[in-house]
Formats: sequence, structure tokens, C-alpha cells
Amino acid sequence: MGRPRAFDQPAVLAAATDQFWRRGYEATSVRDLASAMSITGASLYNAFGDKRSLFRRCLAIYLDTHARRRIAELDASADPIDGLRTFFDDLVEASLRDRRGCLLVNSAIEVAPWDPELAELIESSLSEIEDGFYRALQRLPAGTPFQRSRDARATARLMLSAVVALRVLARAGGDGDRLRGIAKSAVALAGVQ
Amino acid sequence: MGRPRAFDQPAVLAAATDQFWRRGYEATSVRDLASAMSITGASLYNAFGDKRSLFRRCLAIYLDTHARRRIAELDASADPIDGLRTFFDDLVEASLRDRRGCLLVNSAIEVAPWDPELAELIESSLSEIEDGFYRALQRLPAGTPFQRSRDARATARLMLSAVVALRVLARAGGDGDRLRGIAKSAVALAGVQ
DNA sequence: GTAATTTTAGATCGGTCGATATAAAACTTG
DNA sequence: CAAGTTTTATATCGACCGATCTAAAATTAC
Repeated sequence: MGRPRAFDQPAVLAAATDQFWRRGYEATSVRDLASAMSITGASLYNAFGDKRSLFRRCLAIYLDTHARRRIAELDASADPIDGLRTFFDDLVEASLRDRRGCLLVNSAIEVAPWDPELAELIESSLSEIEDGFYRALQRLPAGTPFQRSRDARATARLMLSAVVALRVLARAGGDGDRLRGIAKSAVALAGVQ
Repeated sequence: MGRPRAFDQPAVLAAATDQFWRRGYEATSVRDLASAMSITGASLYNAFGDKRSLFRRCLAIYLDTHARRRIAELDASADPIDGLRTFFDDLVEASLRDRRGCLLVNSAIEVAPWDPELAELIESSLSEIEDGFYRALQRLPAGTPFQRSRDARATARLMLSAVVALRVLARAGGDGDRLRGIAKSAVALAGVQ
């Protein structure tokens, strides 16, 4: 069986993800990655293949541990409006605390135009978020002011926009008031206030 | 006073802008730029200084010729709702036709976190867009359904979100239905439908 | 025409890029 | 312990990075 790996795979993948998340794909060199992961370049190529393959694994892990978790919480909320409010409030808080933005959104701009396979992964993740909002809107009681006036699919798409833009603006250094305004309006789309 | 430049400055700046717009800052090399501008590397450095200075000029020109133009048209519209509808319909059309996204939004993600001076330029441009929406909302007649129920500043911020996200999603290859749904909901924020 | 000035073109600087070759070190299996 | 296998560390590959130097070409002012 040969010599076992000396490093903890999930830990070094998390370190690589952090690099890609902060710096982006192009600006992160293999040496940056190896240094952040505390392994050598040879070990990196040996264990993960080339830079792109490593990025793909990091993005997939990110989507599982960050993006899908929030949607699952929204689905699990007893009241959809409470769920939406929690979703956006948490997202604003997290975005103000951590200015890296969202690896999914960052990659949508930097990677998707040049990598059809990753573009498909990114596209399907965005659809998962949109669909999560759509399900929350469908759960609204029949008498809610929302139902009479708006198209649930189009509204879910504007909520997805709010998520994307929150992450972009937070990464660019936007102040908290703007982010909170976006969140407030996004929740209001569901018909409250 | 010496030999005059052989190239057309606005034209080569437009060519450089296109490179940065399509490929991003990091992935565009000085040789890529010189080739696209049909000048040599030495001429580039001679006329525009280093890569960052050239980028700064390209971004400033982009903001003047693309971003501010749309806001001015919104301000000039007779009916604010018509103006908003035209704004978003045109933006969707342009985004589907041209998948480069928006240099401002792309730069907000790639450049702003690492360049405080450019971050300030980007931030103020985003504010100009937000303020344009705010002015349109303020122009709505007093009896409009919008005025009673929503906060104009927060609504303008969600409209800004729609612009940002439209550009991100278009660059990532999102289909037209999603983009049109965002535009529809964004216009509906003003109280119609 | 001459001198001064500026832009050209091409070569090249040290440094870093992604990726790999080599071989020593470390572990499993028999 | 010995054979076999895999991971390590180091050095290095050719290519490209941003930036600059040199010198020829082109134009001005005098």
C-alpha cells in the first residue's frame, strides 16, 4: 500500500478553498496554494492533479458546505417569511463579517466564461438557490398579499439577484446600510410590510 | 515638439477596455493589451504608464460611456415607470447580446478588494446607479401603490441589486428567462402590475 | 539643414508561472 | 528484514509575466 499521506485532506482542501475564495482563480498561484496548504507543489499535483482539478474540488465542497446549507435551512423553516428573513439577515451579517464575498458568485464572473464544465456547475447551483426561494414563496398562505399581485418565479429570480448582489457589494466594500436595504426589500417581496 | 503618436488614442483605449472587460485584470497580460491595441509594449508604457494606470483609465472611460449614460436616460424619461421599464429591458437585451457582463461589476469582485483607490471609484459609481433609481422612485405620483407600502431608498438598493445580478448572471451564461424575470420583478417594485 | 525631442521597434531584464523529473524518505505487505 | 509502493522534498523545465533599455525612425523648432 505504500506510504500514507501525511496531511489531513479536508483541512488542506479548506485552506486551498480559502485562497481561491480570497484571491480568485487566476491570481492564486500553485505556490500560493501549496504554501497555504502546508504541502509541497509535488504533493499537491500528486494528490489533486492540476490547478483546475483542485479548484473544481474546492468549489464543489464550497457549494455543499456553504450554499446548500442555507437553502436547506430555508426549506426547514416553519414559516416561509421567517425563513426568508433569517436567510437574508444571516447573509448580510456574514457578508459584513467576511469580505471575501461568495466563491460561487466570484467564480460566475471569473471562471464560468472560460470553463463550460464549471459554468454548468455554477449555473445549476444558482438554480438551486432560485428554486429554494420559489418553494418558500409557494408555501405562503393563500391569503397573503403577495399571491394576488406577483409572479412567484420572477420574484424568486429577484431574490436570487439580491443574494448575488449582496455578495458582490460586500466584497467591493459596500457599507452595511446598503446591504441591509437590499435584504429588507428582498424580504418585503414576500408580501410583508 | 518631437514625433507625434501614430495611433488613435480613443481607439486603442477602447481596444484595451475590451480586453479587460472580457478577460479581467489579472488574466490580461501587457502583451495581450499591446496586441489588441496594435501598438508595442514600449509604446503602451510610454503613453499610459503601467498596467494599472491603463486599467484605471479604461474603467473611467467605461463608466462615462456605458454606466452614466443609462442613468442619464432614466433621469430624462418623461414617466419614471416607463423609464425603469426601458432601463431594465435594454439592460437585459444588451446582456444577452454581449456576454462580457459589466466591467464595473467584474471589477467590483476582482479589483476592488485589492485596490482601495479603484474601490472608491467603483463604490461611487454604484452609488450613482442607486441614486438614479431613488430619483425615479421619488418622481412617482403620490397616489401610486408603491408610495404607501415601501421604503424608496431600500427599493432603489434592490433595483441596484437587480442590475448587478443581471450582469453577473449574463456573464455566467444564464438563460434569457431568468434575466427577464429579474427585470420584470425589478420594474414591478415601482408599483405596477 | 541642424539640433532637439518624442515615438517607435525589438531585445531583454529578473522574476514567477504551471507543471514535472529525480531521488531520498516512509510506510505496508509478505 | 526485504521487496514493493507511495509520498515526500528539492531542483528545474520552458513559457510567460510586468517592466525597461537601446537605438533607429520621425517630426518639430530654429
